[in-house]
Amino acid sequence: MTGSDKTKVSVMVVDDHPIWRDGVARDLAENGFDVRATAADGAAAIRISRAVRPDVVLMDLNLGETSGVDATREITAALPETKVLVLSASGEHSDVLEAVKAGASGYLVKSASATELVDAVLRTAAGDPVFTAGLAGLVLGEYRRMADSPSEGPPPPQLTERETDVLRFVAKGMTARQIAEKLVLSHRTVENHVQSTLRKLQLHNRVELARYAIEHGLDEE
Amino acid sequence: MTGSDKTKVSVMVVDDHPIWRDGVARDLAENGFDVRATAADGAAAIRISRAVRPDVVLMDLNLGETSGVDATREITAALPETKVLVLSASGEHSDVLEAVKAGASGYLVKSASATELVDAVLRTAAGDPVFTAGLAGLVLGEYRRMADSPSEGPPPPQLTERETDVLRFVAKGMTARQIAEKLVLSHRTVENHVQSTLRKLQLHNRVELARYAIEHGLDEE
DNA sequence: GGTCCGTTCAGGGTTTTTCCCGGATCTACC
DNA sequence: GGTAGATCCGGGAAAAACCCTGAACGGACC
Repeated sequence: MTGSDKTKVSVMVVDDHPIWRDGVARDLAENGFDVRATAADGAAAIRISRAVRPDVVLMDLNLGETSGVDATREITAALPETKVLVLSASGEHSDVLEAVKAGASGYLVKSASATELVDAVLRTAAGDPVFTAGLAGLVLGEYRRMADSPSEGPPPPQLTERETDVLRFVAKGMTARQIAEKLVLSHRTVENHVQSTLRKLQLHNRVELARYAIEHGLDEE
Repeated sequence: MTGSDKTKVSVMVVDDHPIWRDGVARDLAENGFDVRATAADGAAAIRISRAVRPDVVLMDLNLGETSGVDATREITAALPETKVLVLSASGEHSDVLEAVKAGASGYLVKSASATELVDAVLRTAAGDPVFTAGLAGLVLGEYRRMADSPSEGPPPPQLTERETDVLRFVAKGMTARQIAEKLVLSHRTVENHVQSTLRKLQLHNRVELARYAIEHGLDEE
């Protein structure tokens, strides 16, 4: 622990919901934590954390602009002394693994009680990895799976902007020609984007693409 | 206002996230509200609200078992004096309309600030409908649209058992041949079931079928 | 300059889907 | 017995999707 105060563990709360954010912040303050800062989005979280260097960052995953995962990656890279404890509404396995890969020291679902939260922050500050029931095993299992294959792992399937555009329309049920018209393209180009997206995501058809898009929120807006 | 206290507006908070629930409850208590009760799920909300008869129920939509919409319906039916103010993370149009149809007096997205929340609860208790920016117009527009068409609605297109079976697999991204093998059928038969399903639901391809299945929960299990 | 990558287009192939049709049971209901 | 619907099978044909390939352009980076 490298808190700049004597006894208190310093904390920063990142969440885009003001009510939640302030509620958690006050909760922690009343339980003896030094709440140094709060932030509403990933960009602010990155910026402010560099300045205040908290012991623990409580990070919501579901932010608006910069994702909580990105912010987690940036923060843990810049501040190795700072631990990031993810607080997310979803217990989605992929979310957990993403967060851990980005450097999170723990993952708590929001259904946790106030006392569980306090306990989790303390343990995180102490260097203990904290995971809500069932998730610890998941991460362990994934770790073992990775350890078996020497230097592998699902490479971050990042789609290009155009591929994301096309994917959104595919998920709506449009054909290549319809999408081509919408984006002012040749339908062959659209088909090519679909192809490379299928390859990158290791999927096999448009229905699976649609499910992927829906599960990852690409489908909204 | 029919609060049984003199000056205070009585409130009940329903949310499955303990931290959020307690945070909001304390917030309201500190702002002069009489927080009579809290509940973690729809069933408890219905039961407890009958006993405490709060002026306003702050209802989260995204509960576990009984949905917030169902709870809203039950509560407004049983307690006409009680107003339900929905507090939801999503600003999804369909969610708003569902909630209003179930009897909600207002709809606030969770990105609202603490002061907005306090103000909204007060106005709800006073009988004012409260909606976050943009949603008021939506409800009005929908109301007008309904008033135009006397007593209509999309007739529930009922699929046969076999069609539902096939649809489930289609929604998983399987091809006709794969489904045929699974169900021990000819792939032509599977294609025929897909065809008749497309006709009945007035859809045009498998992606739209998948979306339909997901939205109607056919996709689970 | 050279290389990489994103974006665009297209040829040429196979497979799958989409759409129309007819025919065969079986069951249920009038 | 007739009729209707659910279930099964199939033919045929056009469209779309899937898969691989090559190629051209511009921007970024070394």
